Amino acid sequence: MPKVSHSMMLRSPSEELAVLRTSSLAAVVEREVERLILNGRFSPGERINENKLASELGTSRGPVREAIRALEGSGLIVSVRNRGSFIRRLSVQEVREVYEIRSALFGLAGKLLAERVTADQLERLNGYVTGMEEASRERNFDAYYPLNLAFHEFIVDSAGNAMLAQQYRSFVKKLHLFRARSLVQGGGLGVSNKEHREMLSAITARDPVWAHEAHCRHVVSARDRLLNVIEAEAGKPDRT
Amino acid sequence: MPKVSHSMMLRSPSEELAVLRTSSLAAVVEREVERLILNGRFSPGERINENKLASELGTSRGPVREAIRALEGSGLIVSVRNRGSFIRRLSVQEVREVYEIRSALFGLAGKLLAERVTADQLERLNGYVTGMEEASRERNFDAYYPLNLAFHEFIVDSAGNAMLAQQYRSFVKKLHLFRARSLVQGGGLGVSNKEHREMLSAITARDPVWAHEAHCRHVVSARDRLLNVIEAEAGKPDRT
DNA sequence: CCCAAAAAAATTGTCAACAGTTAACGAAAA
DNA sequence: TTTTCGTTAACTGTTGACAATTTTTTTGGG
Repeated sequence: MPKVSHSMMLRSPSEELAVLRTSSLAAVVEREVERLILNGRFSPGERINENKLASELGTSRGPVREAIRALEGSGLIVSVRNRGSFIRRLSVQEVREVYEIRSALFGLAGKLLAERVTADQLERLNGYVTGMEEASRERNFDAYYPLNLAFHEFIVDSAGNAMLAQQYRSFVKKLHLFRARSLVQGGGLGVSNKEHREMLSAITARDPVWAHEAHCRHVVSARDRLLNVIEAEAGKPDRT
Repeated sequence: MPKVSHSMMLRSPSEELAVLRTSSLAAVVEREVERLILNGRFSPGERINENKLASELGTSRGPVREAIRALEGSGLIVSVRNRGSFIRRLSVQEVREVYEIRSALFGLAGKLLAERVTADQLERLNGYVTGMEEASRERNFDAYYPLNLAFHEFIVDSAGNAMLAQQYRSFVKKLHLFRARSLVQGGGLGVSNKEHREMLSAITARDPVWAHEAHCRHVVSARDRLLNVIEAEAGKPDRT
C-alpha cells in the first residue's frame, strides 16, 4: 500500500503507476524530500530519520538512503557516518558565497540572452516587468512574487544554456538552507522594479556587456538587502 | 576481505581502517568510481554493472548503488530505470555550455582574488607563471601541465569562496565526460602563457574588472581552441 | 539463410534481517 | 547535586535474498 500518495502531490493511481514505471522509488523519494526541504517542513540542521521517513513514504530504507545520497551530491544534505544525515545549514558566509556565484551565473544568463533574444521573448519579458510594476503599485504581494519568480526563470531558461539554468536553480534552492528562509526573498520591491527595467532595457538593446552588468548587479543588490536585514537582526538579538 | 585496497591509492592497514571509521563504504566507492571516470577507465556512455563493480571493490550492491546516486546528483552519471546507470556523455553543445559556465566561474574567481590577494599569493602566482614559461621554452610538457593545473587550482582556492572552488572543480571534471577527453587539455602553450601573464598583471594591479575580463577570456579561448580541433576532426571523418 | 517467438540468463529494484555504533537513560559514587 | 559509568534502546551500515524487468540465447517456421 503506497502511503506515498498521501504526502505527495495529488496524482491519480494510474499516473502514480506510470511514474513508478519510469523513475525508481529512490527518485520519487528524492523529489519528495527536496520538496519537504523547500517547503520548510525539514529545517536546516534537522536530522533525517531513515526508518521514520521510509515508513512515512511506504518504502524500505534502501530507496531512502539512495535518495539521501543523491541530495548529498547536489548539496542539500550532509551526512556523517554513524550519526546520520542532516539538512544542510548555511552560514552567513556561505549565503554570501551562494549569492556571489548566483550573481555570476545570472550575469552570464543576461549576457547570453542579450545575444540571442527574439521578439517574442522580449514581449514576454516586457509583460513580466510591467506586471510586476503594476502589482507593486497596488501593493499586491501575492501577485508580485510569482511574477518575479517566473521572470527570473524565464531569463535563465531562454539563455540557451540548459546546464546554466539547472545550476542557477540549484543555487536558488540552496538559499532555502539558510536559517531564516523567509528573509531571503523579502524586501525592496521598488528598487527591484527599477533593476528589472534596466535589465529589460539592456536585453532589448541586445547589449551583452550592459545586460551582464545589470543582471549581476540585480543579484548583488538582493544580496546586500538580505545582509542588511541580517545585520539589523543581529543588533536586536531577542524577540523570538 | 577488502579488495578495495588493490585498485585504490596505497594506504597502510591502520590508515585504511581510519578512513572506514569516518567515511562510509558508499563514500569510498564514490571516490573510487569518480577516479575511474577521471582516469578514463570508465568511458562516457559506458554502463556500470553493479554486481561486477561491487565484487571488484569487495562490497555488496547497496553501497555501490548509493555511490552511483551520489555521482548522479553531481552530474557524472545518468541512470535509467531497469536499464542501468551510465557514465554521462557530453555532446559538443554541452561542452560549449560547460565552458561558458566555467568561464563565468573562473572570471568571478579572478575578480575576487584581485580584491583580496596578498603579497605571498602574488609571489606564488608569479612562480607558477614563470615556471610555465620556462617549461614552455624547453618544450617540457611533463613539467608544464602539472604547473598549469596547480596555477588554476591555486587561483580558485585563493578567491575566498569555497563553494566557488568546489563548483569550478565540478565543471572541470565534467569535461572528462566528453568523448575525446584527450583533446580537452591540449594545445596552445604560447597563447596560454600570454594569457597567464595578463591574468597575473591584472591581479597584481588589484584590478577586479580587468582580472574578471582576463580570466573569462582565458577560458573562452581554451574553449575556442578545443572547438577548432573538433571542427577540424569533423572535416576528416575516419582515421580511427 | 533469415526472422520471429519463446525460453533462459543476466541485471536492476526492493526488501528484510543482522551487525556495529551512537545516543539516551538511570544508578552509583564523589 | 553533580559526575561518571554501565546498560539499554535507537539508529545507521551492510549484506544477501527475492521479485520484476531487460537482454541474450535458443528454437522453430518460413
